[in-house]
Amino acid sequence: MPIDMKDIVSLCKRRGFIFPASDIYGGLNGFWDYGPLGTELKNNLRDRWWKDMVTTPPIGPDGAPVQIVGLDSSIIQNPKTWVASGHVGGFSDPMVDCKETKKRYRQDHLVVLTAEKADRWPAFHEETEDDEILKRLKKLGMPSDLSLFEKTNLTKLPIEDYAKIIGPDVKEPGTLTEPKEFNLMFETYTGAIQSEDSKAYLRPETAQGIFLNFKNVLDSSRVKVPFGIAQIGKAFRNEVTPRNFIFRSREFEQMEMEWFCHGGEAKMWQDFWLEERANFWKAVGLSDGNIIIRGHDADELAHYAKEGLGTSDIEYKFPFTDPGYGELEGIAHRCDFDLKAHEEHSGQKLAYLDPSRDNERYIPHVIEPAAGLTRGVLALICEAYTVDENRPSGVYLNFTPAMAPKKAAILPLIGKDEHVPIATKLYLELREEFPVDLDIKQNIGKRYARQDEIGTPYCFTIDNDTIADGTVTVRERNTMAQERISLDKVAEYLREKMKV
RNA sequence: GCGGGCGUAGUUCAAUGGUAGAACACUAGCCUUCCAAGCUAGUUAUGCCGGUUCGAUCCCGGUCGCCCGCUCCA
Repeated sequence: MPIDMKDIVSLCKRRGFIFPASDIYGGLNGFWDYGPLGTELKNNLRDRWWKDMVTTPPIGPDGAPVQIVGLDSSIIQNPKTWVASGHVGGFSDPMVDCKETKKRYRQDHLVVLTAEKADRWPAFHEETEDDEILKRLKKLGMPSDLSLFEKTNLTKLPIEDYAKIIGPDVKEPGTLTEPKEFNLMFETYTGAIQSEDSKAYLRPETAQGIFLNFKNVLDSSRVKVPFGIAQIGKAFRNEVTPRNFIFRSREFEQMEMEWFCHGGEAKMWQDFWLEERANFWKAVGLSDGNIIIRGHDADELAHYAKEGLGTSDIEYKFPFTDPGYGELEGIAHRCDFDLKAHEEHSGQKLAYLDPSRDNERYIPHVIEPAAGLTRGVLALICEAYTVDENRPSGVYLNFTPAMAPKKAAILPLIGKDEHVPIATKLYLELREEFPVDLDIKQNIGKRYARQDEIGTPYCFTIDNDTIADGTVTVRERNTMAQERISLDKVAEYLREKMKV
């Protein structure tokens, strides 16, 4: 039975994983807030990534651990950053829409045949051949004589003239909308006075902050190429169409690592990181069958990856993409595009002097595993969501113990007996090490059901036997099976399970 | 951005041009020695703005949000 996203969205809200942002004002398209449990879940995924990248990075192909250092750069950088990176300019072209055909044109790609006396001015794509223009003039019942008209680029015409313009694919004038700016970057202003000079941008990717600090890290951290710089943080894109819950939102969180290496070794490192990253997603609980690795076709490559080895995605089969897949992480070969661009625009030397290669001086190539943290959270939730009509809750979240927001619940079997003090003591002890819940109210079945719904893997129940022989019941979420273990072994038991 | 659908409690759903109901959740109490989310009670809703009307949750317009398709997606 296919999972309905509606059920997941409502569970997320009902249990405090994810809320619509500014909910009491009716929400805001493309923004979401993480509730108490969603925050724990996101932090768990984030911390695991940081550990795998920075604290205990993998063993490299040569048998030695690779070197990766962390960074936390500013969300707002000098706006020249985004000129150099290609984000300003590339996607800020004004577009006009045709109200009739719903087609969209770049304003500067259209030329208009203007004439003082005419009240209908046909527009054409700038590359349209003259003989085709003549044909169309005939169809429109206009004199087929180009000398009567002047070719004017649409950008040169005032908006008042648009009423006279006949769009490239229609017969009547007045269907073109006024030009709209189409920039995916959020704009803001630094300082209290707003002007063009103080315009700045919220970063559309965390990567550039890493490139900006390449030299600083190199000069301060005793790293040698090949090495990596890792960063986790918010990024912002004014998506045309935010869709699919938190999958495409306008504010999201990335986990990016830029791996700097010699151009000749780029292929080896891209293969290496692709495998490492796929293993990561499996380790946090995504099943083999729901993950796919897909190479980008040439025509979908980003501007920075046009040359070189291209990009491979790690994709997940979300309920809303099924039977297809949605991107979770891209492992791109960014070549030396970014450092070179920043060298040109900043005038700073960013080449690396490599003593291990006879002091060869070169701009390192970059392999970039760039993952969506918030997309990862969604994948974890979708993967964990399990319908089970044989249990009171009807559904449970099958998180791995390591990812689960709550690792265990401590439940006194009877709420007002001497079970409560023992449970409280255990709770106080366990919470030093793990996020755990103490739940006293209502009968035991309700409490198990509640924990199932938020994906708590273990419940420890204190009963009369605990008083008699110092044992507690462990109830396992997926199987609902119970076993008894010694009260003083509970912490160790949990510690053991967290490793899985 | 376009087209279509939908907005009633925390969630899932009822109903009505004139007092808005239920289930579950939540809170309190009871009961309970392990799935009994059992019993009792209680809190909580017509997205927002405007129009028509004596009266609008219902009809109309706008707006915001969600879903589906297209478009877009550095």
